[in-house]
Amino acid sequence: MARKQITGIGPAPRTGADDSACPILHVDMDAFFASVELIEHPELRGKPMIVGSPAGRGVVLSATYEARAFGVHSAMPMSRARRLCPQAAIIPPSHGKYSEVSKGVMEIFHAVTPLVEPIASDEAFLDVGGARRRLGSPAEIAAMIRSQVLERYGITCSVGVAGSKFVAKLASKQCKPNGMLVVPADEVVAFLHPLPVSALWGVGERTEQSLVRLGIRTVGDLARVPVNTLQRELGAAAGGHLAALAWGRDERPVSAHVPDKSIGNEETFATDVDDPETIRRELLRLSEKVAARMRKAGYVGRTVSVKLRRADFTTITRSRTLREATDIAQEIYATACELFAAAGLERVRLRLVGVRMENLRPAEEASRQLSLGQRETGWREAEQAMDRAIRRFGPDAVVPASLVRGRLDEMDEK
DNA sequence: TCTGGGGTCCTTTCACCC
DNA sequence: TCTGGGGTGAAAGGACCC
Repeated sequence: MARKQITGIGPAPRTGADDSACPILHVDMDAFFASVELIEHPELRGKPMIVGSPAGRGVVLSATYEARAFGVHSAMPMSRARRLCPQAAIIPPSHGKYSEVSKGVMEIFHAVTPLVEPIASDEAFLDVGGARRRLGSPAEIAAMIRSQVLERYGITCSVGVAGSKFVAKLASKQCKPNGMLVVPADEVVAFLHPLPVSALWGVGERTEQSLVRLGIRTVGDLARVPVNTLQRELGAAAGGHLAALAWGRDERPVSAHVPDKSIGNEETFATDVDDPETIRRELLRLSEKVAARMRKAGYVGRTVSVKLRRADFTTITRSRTLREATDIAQEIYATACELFAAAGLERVRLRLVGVRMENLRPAEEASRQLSLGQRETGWREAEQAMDRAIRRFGPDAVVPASLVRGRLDEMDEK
């Protein structure tokens, strides 16, 4: 999904350009979640439609281009979207469906090249340099991918073709929806410089404000500013990074295997909560979820991080690094409770809590260490048994007692 | 206008060690 | 014994991405 709203007019799309030095493709599905919903709701084609939770505190996950014409865009509060476009149909999200289509689309990519780097469920980078002899030029491969996705799922995508990831990504954005744009190597600077700075990866609202204060509005303006000035204003890393991007320099390769750095879950309550018992029950539920995901992905983690968002939207995080890495919910939960208590927010109204594990590494390494004679609590076996039961009988098969209490309360309320 | 949920990365601050 | 500085890792916050 294109999240950033980029204003400004780029060069006209070109498709017949020289793609000989452009092995990188960025494929981006158009209004992905909304497009997937249209498969099941063909009667909504050509009409404004929004994917997002119809009740409560939610934001727009995706919207058809007919709804976007009213100013609706993803990440916008649903309440505002409904005001802007009251006639839009609202479809609650079904993430299972999207990941299924996403998997199929990624299969199409993998049939082209093993060098596929997914960056979200609806977009990926492909390095097609090695597929030329077999499948044709990068532009021909891009056209083939677009027609295969359309044929198989009836949804359109846009493809940027360039010599680097960053330019390919900007190109796909420029040719949306349902387009393709090749940016030849010798036209990169001419392509980039008229774009607004906000088009660059890493320039959000805050950075844009800082740049505008310096009189920098376009990528061309940025390119003419000395690197050390940018580094002084934005920090060493961001300043250096943007200076390179402004001249189209981006050496990052497409890498198919990027290991996860953290795994977490968070939840916004329907209404703010100031009861510590409810918060702790939520921490347990989130710890269970995170631990199960870690075991499924084969990770253990050393750092437990808790996120607490107050009713006024200010957010604090607290974290602790454990002596041993773990994938056991009970250990994560115990630490999360200590962090929550230490934060001193036990009587404060909270709208969100989250649990995240960081410092991840493969679980085999940890089990090797454990076999050298360290503690084993028995919780791992219990939770692995839970995993098996859940795989066999479904997600409600096994639930910790305190969560059952919570569910009974919920049932009483209904 | 009132802000989800999944993440990554960077900066600053602080404690600790040498 | 006291002090300072560099290196390092942890913690916290925040910007940013989709």
